[in-house]
Amino acid sequence: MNSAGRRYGRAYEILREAGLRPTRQRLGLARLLFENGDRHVTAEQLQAESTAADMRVSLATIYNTLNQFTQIGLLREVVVEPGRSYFDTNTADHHHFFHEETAKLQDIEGEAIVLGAVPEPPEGTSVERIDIIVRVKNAVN
Amino acid sequence: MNSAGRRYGRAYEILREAGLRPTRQRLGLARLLFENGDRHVTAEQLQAESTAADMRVSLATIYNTLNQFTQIGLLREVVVEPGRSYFDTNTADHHHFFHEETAKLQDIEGEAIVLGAVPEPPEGTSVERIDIIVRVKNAVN
DNA sequence: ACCTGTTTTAAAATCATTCTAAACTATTGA
DNA sequence: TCAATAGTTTAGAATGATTTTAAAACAGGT
Repeated sequence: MNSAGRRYGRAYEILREAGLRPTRQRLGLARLLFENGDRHVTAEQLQAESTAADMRVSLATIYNTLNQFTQIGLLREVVVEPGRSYFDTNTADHHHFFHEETAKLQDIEGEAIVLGAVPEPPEGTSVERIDIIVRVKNAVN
Repeated sequence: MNSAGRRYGRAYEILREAGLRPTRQRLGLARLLFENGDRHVTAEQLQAESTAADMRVSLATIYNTLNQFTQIGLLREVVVEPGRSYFDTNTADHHHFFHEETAKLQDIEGEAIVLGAVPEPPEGTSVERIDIIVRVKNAVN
C-alpha cells in the first residue's frame, strides 16, 4: 500500500478487491460515507458534504459512486419516496422508520421489528429481499 | 342523480362527497380503475388504457386525478422504484410482492404475511402506516 | 341561458438521474 | 521513470416522470 492507501484506510483495499480503482474521489466519498457511523444520504446531500470538505466532486461522479458502492455491497438503496433515492451505509439486515414530515430515515434496531409469517413467493420466483418501512409523523398531543 | 350518475354508479356520489366534481374524465378514470378488481397502475398505464377506451385524457389530468383519488382514500400509492409511482386500487391493509424483473406489483393476501413485533416509534412520533415489500425475482432452477 | 368557480389541457418548467464525449488519471510493463 | 492503455471524472446535454402555468372548457347553481 502506498501513502494514499494508508491515509484512506480500509476503503483502499475494498475498492481494489471490487475491481474499482481507488481514485481520489471514490476514496474521499468513502471517507465521508463510512467514517461517521450509520448514515442515510441522498446524492445531493453527499455532494453538499464533499463541497463542505473542500473536495470538488461532480454530481455525475456522486451518482456513479453511490451506484457502484451499492453494487459491491457497501451501500444499500432505500426507496421511500417517489423521485428521491436514499443510500444507507448500514448493509446489515434491518428495516426503517421514515419520518414523513422531515423526509428523514432512521434504522430500526435489530429485534425491534420481527416478521411472523413470511409469505410463499409466487410460483417460479424466489425472495430477494424484504423491505419494511414504518412511516411515522409527529404525534399530535 | 342524473343519467350520468346512473351510468357511472357509485363513483358519482363518492366524488361528490369528497368535494370533487364528478367530471367526465374523473368518472371515466374511476371506471377504468375500479371496475376490474384490484389493480396496480402507473400514470402512463392508465393513460394508455383511457386512450384504448376512446377517452382522451391529458397526462396532467391523469396525475391530478390519481393524486386526488389517493388523498380521498380511493387509492394508495406504493413506492418501490425510484422514479416511478404505482397506485393500488386495494386500500385495505395489505402488503406487496414486487417482481424486480418485470416491475410488476402483486398483493400479498391477508394473513400470508404477519408482523411479529412492531417497534415503538421514536419519541414524539406516531405510526402512520407500515409498508412491506417482498422483492422477488425469477428463481434459478 | 348566465355567472362563477372548477377543471382540463397543451405546453413549458422542474427535478432527480443518466448519458455523452472529451479531458484526465491510475496502473502496468518496458 | 515513462509511455501506453484502460478506467474515471467531468461539464453539459439528454431523459423521464411529474408538476406548474395560463388559457380555454365545463359543471353547478341561479
